[in-house]
Formats: sequence, structure tokens, C-alpha cells
Amino acid sequence: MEDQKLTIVKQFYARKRRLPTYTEMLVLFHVASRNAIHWIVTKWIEAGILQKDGRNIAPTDVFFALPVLGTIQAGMPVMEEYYDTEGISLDTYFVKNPGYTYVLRVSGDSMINAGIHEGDLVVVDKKQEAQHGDVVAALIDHEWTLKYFNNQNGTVYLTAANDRYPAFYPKQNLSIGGVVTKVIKEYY
Amino acid sequence: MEDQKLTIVKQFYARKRRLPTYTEMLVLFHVASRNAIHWIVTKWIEAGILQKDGRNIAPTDVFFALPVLGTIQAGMPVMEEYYDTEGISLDTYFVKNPGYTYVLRVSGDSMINAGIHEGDLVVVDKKQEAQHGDVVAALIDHEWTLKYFNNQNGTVYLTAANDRYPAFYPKQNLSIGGVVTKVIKEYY
DNA sequence: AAGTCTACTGAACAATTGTTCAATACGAAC
DNA sequence: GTTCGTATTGAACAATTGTTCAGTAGACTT
Repeated sequence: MEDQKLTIVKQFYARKRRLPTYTEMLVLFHVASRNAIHWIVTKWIEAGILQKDGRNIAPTDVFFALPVLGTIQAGMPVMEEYYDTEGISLDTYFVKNPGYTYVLRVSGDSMINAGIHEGDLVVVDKKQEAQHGDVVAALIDHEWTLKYFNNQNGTVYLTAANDRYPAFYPKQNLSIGGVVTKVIKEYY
Repeated sequence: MEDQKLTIVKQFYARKRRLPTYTEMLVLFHVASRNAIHWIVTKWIEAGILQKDGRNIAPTDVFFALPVLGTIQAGMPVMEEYYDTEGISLDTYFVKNPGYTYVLRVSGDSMINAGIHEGDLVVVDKKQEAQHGDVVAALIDHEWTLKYFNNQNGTVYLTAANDRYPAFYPKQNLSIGGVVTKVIKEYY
């Protein structure tokens, strides 16, 4: 019943990319008083679905969350455990630093042992500092490549996730285009 | 310059999950007149970055789009080609059928040759019909597992992307929980 | 030097915003 | 049957909204 109203709001948001105003909710929910809306919204705020700063209402992560139903076994079957957990909100999940995040499409097979194949998309964060073990987009001989970033006792070098490629020890300055935060394999 | 202002707005949106009001933009942009804001916003609307219905402003797909800068070589370096293309809008990119899309976390290693490792997230579309070659979430012996869906001459069977697991020929009805449309590897 | 832009200022406008108050309808609980 | 709590109405509130208009400062061009 009230969950249905939330669905209406979510559909409105998907259509208009913003929350409806109280007056717009009047029409959506078929109620006559804005005070009724006020009460409903207050409940959603208490539930953590919406939030407010000043007079403005905004969605929270909960509002956008996709249901994560549990864990699926890719090997031998395990117990069927379908339970609701937090859920994942896509836009904040992928973009921690807006304006410093971009996407690259992968070609080649040097990261194949890391599960990064030709055609995959990598999400790169320019702002994040590379740590030992990170996958980074690095500029090697004026070309951008995907490599593991290694930093052992101050010695920085890059390695591939494929035995057929040698490690790379930078002669002078090593420019890192960013840290790979996510890899997306797209089937559809 | 003006692109910088857009970045400020995007950061505000990422933080507050809503667009700033004109008065808030006054502070963000360090300008004194709301008319100046009006002028900037009008330009963004003409550029297709924002849209409006009535008095309200809302982001468009363009606003959320991540830049796809080109292709990065994971193997041997190729020519440096940094060019702007359309960009990817995350929420519409991942969710084709809202309400029929969910996320599962992978355990096990049966799909390892498909680059799907333990801990990865799979985006599953319940509404999409399985085709030959798809990765699907299937119910085998009352357990949900990830398998390749095969349909050769009407014979339906499931296989793993790992030689250590045998093919599965369903005795009777085979229930498919959905088709895997994306796989997400998360590093951060 | 005069003219034409673009980018802003500052003030005023009606409309709409979220909020608040008192009052009412309708169950369920006792 | 009365009480109690929830859900709604309708009216009034100041605050804030996006918009508009007239005017200005500075950077180009011609």
C-alpha cells in the first residue's frame, strides 16, 4: 500500500530524474492535502529512504538500491539462500569522484589472469592514488596500457597478469592515468 | 571554466543526490546574482545536460554519462587514441528492465574461464529469455548456480566454464532465474 | 574610438515551496 | 460505547523558488 506509493515515486524519478514536489505527489497519490504528503515523506525520511537538508528532499542510497538477493554458486551447488541485504546503488557505487572518473574499453590479453578480457570496460578513477597491487592505466612509451602497479620498498614497477608479458621497470617518471576501480563485462 | 562549474554541480549531486537550487549555485559558483545562474542553466539546458519541466530542473542522461575515452591496450601498447565518444549512463546501462533486475555475488570457480571469479557481482535480468551461449542463473537440484545455457537442436543443457565440472542435462523442467547481462569486478 | 558582444549585478515579481495548526473521519482496543 | 491512535482535510504561513527587467563592467572587434 505505502510501498506502492514508493514505487510510484521511483517511477516518477526514473521518468523525470528528480523527486516529485509535494504538490505533484498530491496528484500521484490521489490525496487532497499536502499535509498528508508531509506525513508520508517524514515516514520515508525516518526509514532512511529519503533525506533532507534544509527544505529540500533528496533520495538516499536506499532509494536507488538494487536488490542483492544473496550469493550464487558458480561451482558446486550450495544451499538456496535468497535473502535481502543492503542492495547496490549504481551511480554512487561506480563513481566516487565525479569528473575524475572515466571508462576505457579493453583490447589485448595481458590482464587475462585478472579476469580482464578483450572488450571489457574498465572504470578508471584519476583522483585515486595507486597502491601496491592495484590495476592501473599507465603511460608506457607514449602508450596507455593496463598493468598491475607494484611498489616494493620504494621500487615501482608494472606487471601484466599474463606470463607472456615481461615486467616493466620505468626508467624515469611513470605517469599513471588512474586506478581501475571496477571492471564491467557486458553480455547484453 | 564553465566545464568546471558543471563539475561542481556534479559533485554537489553526488553528495546530496539532487541538483542545487539557484541560490545554492550562487554560493557554489561565487556569483552574486541569480540571473547569472539562470543564464548558465539555460546554456546547460540548450546543451542537453539538464532539462526542465515546469519550473523544475532535472539532469538528463548526458549529465550522468561517463566519458568513454577510447580503447586501452591490455597487451602490447598501441597507438595513443584518446577521443571522446558518446559516454555511458550507468543506471540505464545496467537496468533494462527495472523491477526485474537484481544482483548476485558469485562464489565458486565454475565460471572461471568466462572471467567470472569468486566475489564478482553478476547483474541478472529475470525478464530476458535465455539464448544459446548465455550465462544464466539456473535452478539445479533446488540450488541456484551460474552456468552457460546451451540449446542445440532443441536439446537444452548447461555447462560450466571450467573443465573440472561436468555438463548438466536436466531430466525434466529447467528453471532459469534470469540471464546474466553484466558482470562487475570490484576493486574499490 | 565607437560599437558589439558576453557575463554579470541588483532589485522586483508572482508562484510555489515545505511547514504548521486546528479539525475531522475511521478503525481497533479496551 | 468510549477511548485512543492513525490518516487525512483544509486553510493559513513565511520563506524560497525560478523568472524577468534594466543597467553595468570588461573584453573583443572594426
